[in-house]
Amino acid sequence: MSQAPGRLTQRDIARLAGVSQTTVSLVLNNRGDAGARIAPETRDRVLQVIRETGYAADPLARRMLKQLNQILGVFTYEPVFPSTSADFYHPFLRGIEESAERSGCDLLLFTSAPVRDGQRRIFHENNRLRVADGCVLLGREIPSTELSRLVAEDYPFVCVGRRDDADGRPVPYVGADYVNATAQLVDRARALGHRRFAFVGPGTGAESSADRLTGFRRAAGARAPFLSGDTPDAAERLARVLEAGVTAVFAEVEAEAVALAQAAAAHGLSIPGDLSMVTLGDPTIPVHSSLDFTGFHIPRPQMGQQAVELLVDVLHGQTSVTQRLLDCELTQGETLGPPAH
Amino acid sequence: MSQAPGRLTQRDIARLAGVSQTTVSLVLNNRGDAGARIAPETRDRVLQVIRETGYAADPLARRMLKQLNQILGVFTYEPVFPSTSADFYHPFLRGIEESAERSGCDLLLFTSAPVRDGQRRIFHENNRLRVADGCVLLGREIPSTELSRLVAEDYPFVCVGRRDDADGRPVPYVGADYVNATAQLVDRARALGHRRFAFVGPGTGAESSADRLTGFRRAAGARAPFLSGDTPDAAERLARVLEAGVTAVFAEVEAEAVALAQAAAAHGLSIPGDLSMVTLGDPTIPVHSSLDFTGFHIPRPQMGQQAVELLVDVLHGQTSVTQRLLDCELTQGETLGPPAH
DNA sequence: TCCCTGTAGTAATTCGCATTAGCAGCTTGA
DNA sequence: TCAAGCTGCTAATGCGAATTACTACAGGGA
Repeated sequence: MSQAPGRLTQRDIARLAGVSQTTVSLVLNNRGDAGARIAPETRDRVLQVIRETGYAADPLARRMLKQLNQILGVFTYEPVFPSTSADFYHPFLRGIEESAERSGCDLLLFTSAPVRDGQRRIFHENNRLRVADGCVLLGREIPSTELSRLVAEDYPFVCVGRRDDADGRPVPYVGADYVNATAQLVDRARALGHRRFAFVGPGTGAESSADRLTGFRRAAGARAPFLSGDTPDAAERLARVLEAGVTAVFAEVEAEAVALAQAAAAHGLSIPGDLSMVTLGDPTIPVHSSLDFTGFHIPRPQMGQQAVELLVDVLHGQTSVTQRLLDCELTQGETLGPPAH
Repeated sequence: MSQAPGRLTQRDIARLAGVSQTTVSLVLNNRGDAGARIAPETRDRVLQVIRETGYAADPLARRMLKQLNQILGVFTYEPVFPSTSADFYHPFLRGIEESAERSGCDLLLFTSAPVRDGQRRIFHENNRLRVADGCVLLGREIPSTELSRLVAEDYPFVCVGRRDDADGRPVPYVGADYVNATAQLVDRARALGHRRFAFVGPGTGAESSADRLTGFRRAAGARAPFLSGDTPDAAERLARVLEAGVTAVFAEVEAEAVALAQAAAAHGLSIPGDLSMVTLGDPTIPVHSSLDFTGFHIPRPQMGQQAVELLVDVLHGQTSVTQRLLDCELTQGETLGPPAH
């Protein structure tokens, strides 16, 4: 009923070396300094036995006393590997894995979280959050109820992507500065001579969407047209854009931009000759288009990497700054040019 | 320095509910049956407190007594997420994740394993293998020393891909039947009229390579030409193939087939008109070629999936069959045709 | 001789949880 | 009337390793 028969414990090692379990532990942890001293010959004898038997300390028992287990949790709101979501999660995970490897941590994917209402939930009757020392959270949208609870429980975690405060308390994150990147693109368009801009996309809901709209509004003015996704179809949207005298369109998702571009082509309009078009971030789902869109590049691997670094710092109590925004790199592309008029 | 302040224990719950820690444990585990009885009102009071506080048992402490922790380890010999190895690992991981989710297990990626001699090693001074209940091993080649030790320690694990015995003891695996798939392709070529076949590729080292050669030899005969990868260049290999009167070439890796095909084209030979060519498995690195190769398809996701299922069965002591071979599906392609003359 | 300081190690305790044994208080049967 | 049985709960123990507190002994100075 117990563990595999071959499983060794410190007591076994102690017996074989003719010392106490305490001594084995001291040798293993190299505590020559702290109050306890071990004679070199005793030490060698113990090490010898350990080498012969291939003993390795049980990390679980270890964690019961220390608080760190060198395990970082990774929570995603959808499965990671299926190719549908792979394009979204993968770049983040690349950075996360690299960073975890560097800091000698293992990664625990919370695949066991049950799905409710089409989403995984962190908190469920048998959540295993505490197996990990802390956790990195990935997802376009993260329910604030879950964030509140994590914050309230003082559970160490870091979100990938900016998050609003939860219950008035700051949420740790490593995000991308969509506000600034979007504003810069508007400024660039303005420098080219554009005067009327439109924003197309959700603009609300997830923080990432809201931030883009915020940046747009900041640079384009509070009254610049904003067409949320619920506007009927692309042709309809295009009509409304043109009607408002807009010469540069800022689309949150590339698919949206592609749809609009097609509608424009159908109208005999060229891009960027007759209408400039800018996308606000890399495509997360592959889109078939020959257009090389002007926009910006989200530093996903760096976000993942720094999220882990931040988490490790937090775990070691080495930082008080728990929110970081990374710059997005603007991409040249060929869909933004001077306006026609 | 101690645990996160917000961390609750059964003792806390007990204090809040005015009962003993034992009672809390009994309620949590629904042990109304076994000797101990809990009055419904006590039970409800405890459950109420648990609900209010959101208490969740520490799975590690739990595992010290039971033997399972619902954590499955995943060991890969290279990082998982970088795109270089992603194409190889990804399909397996898709199946692994799916299966883990179904059985309510979390996945622990052993990213902390230090690299020695250009490879990760399972066993190192501070390996955390035992955090997981068992482990799935991925890798083209797995050092037999490591396998031997896993077997010797009675550590529950399953390899993805067939493995030779380690120290005369069988290694648990879920593999693909390369022997049979390769032999079938040779038979198919023979049915089309081919009589002389050649095998191009390592054919040794990893079990997957050896199996392909075994299948080839079984169907093509022990004396059919075998050109290992160390033969100089593609043109040279092609020359030797033609010299031997070979009409159908079986290439272990697609890149190899592409190189040969180019050499053949340079010689003015058409495929499959003048020379038939078969690849033995899906490309693991993207190859640029317009050829739609005849060959077989490795059921990678199913392999990952069944590896997890097998591991779970093993952990529950529910199986004695620890080796499974899955069939490969032959692909039609257009590089295998009747021989020329 | 007695006290003090070091040295080299061990016994005991701890972590959070599950389990076993057992203890009160009450009812029942003969 | 008293052992026997039932009920509802708790004290005690153990898992494996880390840590604290302590002991046994040697050597040195007063």
